[in-house]
Amino acid sequence: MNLPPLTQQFVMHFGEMGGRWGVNRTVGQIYALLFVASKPLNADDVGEALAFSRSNVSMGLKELQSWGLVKLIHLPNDRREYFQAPEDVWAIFRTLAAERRKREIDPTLSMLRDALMEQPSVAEDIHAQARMRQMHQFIERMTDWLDDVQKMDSDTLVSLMKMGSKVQKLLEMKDKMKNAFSPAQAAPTEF
Amino acid sequence: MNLPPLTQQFVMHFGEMGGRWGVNRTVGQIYALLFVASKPLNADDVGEALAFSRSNVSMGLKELQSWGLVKLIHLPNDRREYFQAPEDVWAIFRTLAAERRKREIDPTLSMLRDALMEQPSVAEDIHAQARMRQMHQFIERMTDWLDDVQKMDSDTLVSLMKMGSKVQKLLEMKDKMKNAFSPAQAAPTEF
DNA sequence: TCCAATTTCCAGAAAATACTGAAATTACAG
DNA sequence: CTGTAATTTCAGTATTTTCTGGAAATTGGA
Repeated sequence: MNLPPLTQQFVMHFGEMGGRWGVNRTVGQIYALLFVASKPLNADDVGEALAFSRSNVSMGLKELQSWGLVKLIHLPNDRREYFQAPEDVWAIFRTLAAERRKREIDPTLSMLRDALMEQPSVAEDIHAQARMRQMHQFIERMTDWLDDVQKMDSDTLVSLMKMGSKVQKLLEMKDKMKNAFSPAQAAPTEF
Repeated sequence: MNLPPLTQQFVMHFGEMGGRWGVNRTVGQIYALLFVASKPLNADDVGEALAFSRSNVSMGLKELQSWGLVKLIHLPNDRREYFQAPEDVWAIFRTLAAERRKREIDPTLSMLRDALMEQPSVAEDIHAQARMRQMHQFIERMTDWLDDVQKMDSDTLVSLMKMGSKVQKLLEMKDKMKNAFSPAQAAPTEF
């Protein structure tokens, strides 16, 4: 491997972190390389740059494609496949969030749904099912909200994030206005 | 292992998912068991329920403690340590979010900061550093926002989540009001 | 259709991770 | 203190995962 220093640092770090992010070292490094590359790379480029076997690169790229984290590109007069990481970090984040949800949350949600359909037969299971209901409710609320957020465009999200906890103020303001029009029902915040 | 059916289902699922969540099967199962248990369990209870060696249970519980996912409890007239998963699913989520951030994001943020301090020496590295700057900016904005959100209480968050994408409407409303008072500067949403 | 370039699959080697039992350490009651 | 119960550590073993090289399959062009 013979990469310029900053790139090398970055690639190595992603390799080490890969494990914590649910991919192996190879996949982490390949993604890092593509992310900082100024032009699309083919599998041989990647293999040479990182000193991985050709097949390992192939597997890694396939995995990255399954995550939707790399674009496949064809250059004119070149049969080989070139790969590129999407540029927009917001878009990357959305992809990542969606994919992690699919892999880490959805199966659990489905298992919980099944478990909640059943009739507990032992005292212990009655309590267990109640706990599962709590978890299910929470996750469902969370994912519904994520669905909503996914629909917003990046600018709106940036605004929201810039506001940070000031959202709270905005909520209070909204409540006041609502009450100004119908002061009778001083209800909690809810649409 | 001899658990009632629903509990068993739940425990097994968490074991399988453990890998995807950055813990091993043992840890996933132990947590699941504690989560649905109606009373605190000691290490022997856990080991017996899941058919793990005593030392394996010890390691698993230690790991769960390092995640802040279990409480250590002492019962009167019993020297043994009992463990319990906190009940409030919101609190659990916060703990999880904070811990994952510490493990998955913070190290990268720190690496990026270092890389941005350096002077790129090759053309390739100039581009690479620019990409790292994009990533750094994004992550920093994200984590700052998370800091803010962590400060909010669960009720406020629930309100926000119930609103979902209607927040967008609220933002637009705020803009209108702002412009009503100072129509000259029809600025983008920003505090 | 055939050829050559390219990619994917697969079996086994290498590496990393998880798990166990025994020994060591700690905590505590008497 | 002493003895015992409880917990943790650790070295070795088992299991799982990753990685490689070669073989097979696929693809695009002649």
